Amino acid sequence: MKEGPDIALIGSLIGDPARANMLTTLMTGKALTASELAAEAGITAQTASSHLSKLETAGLLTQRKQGRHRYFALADDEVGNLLEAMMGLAAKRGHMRARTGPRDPALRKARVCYNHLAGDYGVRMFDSMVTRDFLAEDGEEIFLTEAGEGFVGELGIALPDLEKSRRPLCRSCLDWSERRTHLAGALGTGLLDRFYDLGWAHRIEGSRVVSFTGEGERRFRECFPEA
Amino acid sequence: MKEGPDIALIGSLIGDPARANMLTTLMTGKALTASELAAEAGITAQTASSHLSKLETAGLLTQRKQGRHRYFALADDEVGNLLEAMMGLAAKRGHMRARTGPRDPALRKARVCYNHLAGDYGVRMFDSMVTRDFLAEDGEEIFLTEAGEGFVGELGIALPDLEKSRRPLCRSCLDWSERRTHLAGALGTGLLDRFYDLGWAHRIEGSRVVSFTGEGERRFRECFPEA
DNA sequence: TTCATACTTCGATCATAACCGAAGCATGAA
DNA sequence: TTCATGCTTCGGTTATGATCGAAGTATGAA
Repeated sequence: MKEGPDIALIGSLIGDPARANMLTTLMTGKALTASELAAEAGITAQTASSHLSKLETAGLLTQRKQGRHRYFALADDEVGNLLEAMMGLAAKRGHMRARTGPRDPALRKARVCYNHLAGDYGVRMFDSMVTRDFLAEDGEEIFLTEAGEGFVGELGIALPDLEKSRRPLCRSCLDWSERRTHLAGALGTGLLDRFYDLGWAHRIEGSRVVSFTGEGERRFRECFPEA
Repeated sequence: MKEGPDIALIGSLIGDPARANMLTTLMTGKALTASELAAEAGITAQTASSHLSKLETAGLLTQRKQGRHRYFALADDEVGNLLEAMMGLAAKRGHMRARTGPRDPALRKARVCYNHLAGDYGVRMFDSMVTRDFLAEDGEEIFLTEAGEGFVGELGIALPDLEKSRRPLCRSCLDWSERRTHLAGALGTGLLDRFYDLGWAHRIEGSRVVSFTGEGERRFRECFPEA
């Protein structure tokens, strides 16, 4: 009777809270062991094992054996993008999870969105680059202008390397905390990586929070002034 | 313990087969009554009523009362886009629904993807326009070239009207049957609408199939030659 | 070998929610 | 008013699957 792809399968996989927690945790981009994911989701190892095997069978996760550990990660960017899209829709409709923990303010300030910068700082960077005509918008599409090429070059980004990848250079991503656009794509990832290299910021272990140093914060504000 | 948008809620809503069927049916873009959706999903009116109220409460559907009928439609483009993204991922992973009905070949040839043309014809149109430099690709981003502006103008598309809308003019959409890209966005919708106006094609009632007339097919092939 | 750790499989329990029959409530027609 | 239609609410049944304890398998360390 029904034709077409089975979205109910994908939906029900993401629809279980324990699995949704695991997937959200993996949005950090880091591969994690089965036990770590179990702890994160608040379930026992047995239950987690069952969930993880379902997610892997369905092709949402990949698994890498290393000694007696099994590391799990999102299968590819497309899975990450889908999760982002669902977060965007959920946030817009006001479907937030009940308990907002103590990490929440830091998370709203600056966090990783799979592999690029999100939160207040992510939006600020994007706005600043648009205001100074380094980025141009056309609906949902975003391009790096010539001036922008010079700008990221001075920051120490090797554009040719980024353009080699099959990923689009610039992509817009809806920020769930700010409800505004920030920069994703290869350039978004490249910029965040560059901030790490410059020592401006580092990741807080076990969370999506990106913590800026005092000096890093100063340089970041200098580099991306508000309008 | 957990922060952020509740993707599990959205996932579980889409994760029920009956609801997924209803949502997929509404991808045609047409508003349907509760009874029609119940029949489509193969459930009784009572059960459908419960599902529909959940989907409406969550903000995935909108409802319009008209006499004693209640018409349901997808809440907005963002919901449609999410469903498309899930179909793309499901198709790529090989998660297809069991029974492929008799309408399947027609569906693969030409169908509506929420509001634009998909299937073999959708992909062909896209490829043809890229080959002749009417459309330019940059990763996932797509732009209409100057030559392209002339081309769609000759077809009778009023570009300024399309650009007035808040939707992006060109957007890429992954075709689940062809596993290749076709054209979405305001221009994608505009082109399909123009084909209806020109009498080249019409929708088959109660399905996503787009049926071309003999003459329409000839004109379409003329307009979008293969490489 | 022996033991410890990381993970999976099995089996049983239990909560959730999908489902339908029956009854109720609107809306429109006669 | 009376009746028919479209849809919702209520109540009870049933199936699904999330969960964990216990036992089993693989890997590495002593």
